[in-house]
Amino acid sequence: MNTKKDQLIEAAIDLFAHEGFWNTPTTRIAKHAKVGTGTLFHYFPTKAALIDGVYVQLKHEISAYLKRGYPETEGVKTRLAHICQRYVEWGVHNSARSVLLEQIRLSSMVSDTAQRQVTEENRFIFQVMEECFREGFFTDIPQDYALMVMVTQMNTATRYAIVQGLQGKLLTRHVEQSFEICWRGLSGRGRTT
Amino acid sequence: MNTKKDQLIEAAIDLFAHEGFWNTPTTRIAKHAKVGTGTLFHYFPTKAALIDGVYVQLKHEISAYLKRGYPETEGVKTRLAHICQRYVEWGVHNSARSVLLEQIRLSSMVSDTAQRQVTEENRFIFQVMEECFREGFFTDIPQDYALMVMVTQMNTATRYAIVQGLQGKLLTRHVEQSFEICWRGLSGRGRTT
DNA sequence: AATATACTTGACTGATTAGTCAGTCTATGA
DNA sequence: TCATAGACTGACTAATCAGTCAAGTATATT
Repeated sequence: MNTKKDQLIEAAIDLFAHEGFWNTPTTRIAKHAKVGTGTLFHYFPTKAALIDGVYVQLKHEISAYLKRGYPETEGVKTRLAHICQRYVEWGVHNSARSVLLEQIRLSSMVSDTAQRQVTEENRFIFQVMEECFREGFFTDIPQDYALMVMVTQMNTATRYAIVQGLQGKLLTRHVEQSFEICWRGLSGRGRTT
Repeated sequence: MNTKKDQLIEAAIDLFAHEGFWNTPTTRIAKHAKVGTGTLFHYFPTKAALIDGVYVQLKHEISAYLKRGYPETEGVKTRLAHICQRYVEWGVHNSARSVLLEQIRLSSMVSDTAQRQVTEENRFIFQVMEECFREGFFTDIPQDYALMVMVTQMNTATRYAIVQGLQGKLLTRHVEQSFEICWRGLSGRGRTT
């Protein structure tokens, strides 16, 4: 039904990821999507709206990837570790997309509605985080900050894994270690000096 | 002597920080610097070169800020904590600049020579990190990765502080806590389960 | 004073771009 | 069969932009 729209988003991701979105003209996107230029503006009134659409799509892809094989019944730490493991894996297997996502996020091009939509979709992550606090694993730190710390740490883990070309068992081990660093940092209370 | 060049970089930072560098035409930069368009291209052969210059300048400013009051004679942890404290402080007091810096870094517009120049200037940070390993504080983790973790964590601390409007004692406390999270994560060896 | 060198200027250009528009095609349904 | 809606098209346009250039000015050198 909305194939044309999907084609456009897919084409935009493809080109944006390799050229950056300011260097990719709308005409080339339309051509790459095998669609008229007018069609692009039929679905997305401005180029900014298209970028917004791309952002939502990428976030959606990640979200779906995180949820596959999610161990509902396990303890918080196992569930959080699963999320991190899948998050980094996605980034490594879709490195161009994950870089693009970061660029869009930093560009302040994302509309409030898109942001809200994305936040909604990832509510389950907030909930896991909440549990960590309820069960007393994390304390002495604002909850939203703990989440930020976790996310950026996993982004860093992703970048490093990509640069080093980690995969398979080595990648799994790397993420485990990164997760431990984060968990230990957030949960530990004693001085280490 | 190079006042015109400096004016141009300063104007570029000003405009880039508020509009993003893809939305800021060279003519406006020149005008804002009170200089002819030709002068811009006399000092920077392309717009990309100007962005490069901005990047180096910003990194230079941070570097200088980090070095002021640097406690040479103290232990590694104190010195590393000082660097983090100053780093976040700079970001909070120059939020537009620090966002811009992050955008440039992610845009892959930075030339190799500029990157090398910047790395050189920050060698002392690498050295502190090295000491942390030599003295056995950090282990079981690649040294370059430890540095990445530290830097991104401090970026996160900065973003959070800006959003929350932290300053003075509260800001200091926030950075101390963020540093502890990082240090504990990187240095601890025991399981916390 | 004459010459050379480096700096400075802004009008100009060729290329490019986001977005428009006048109209075609396709599907539904009465 | 005809009518209406709206998906779809791509040539076109008005505007913008990076970068050039010919000419001018300031400074240094002989």
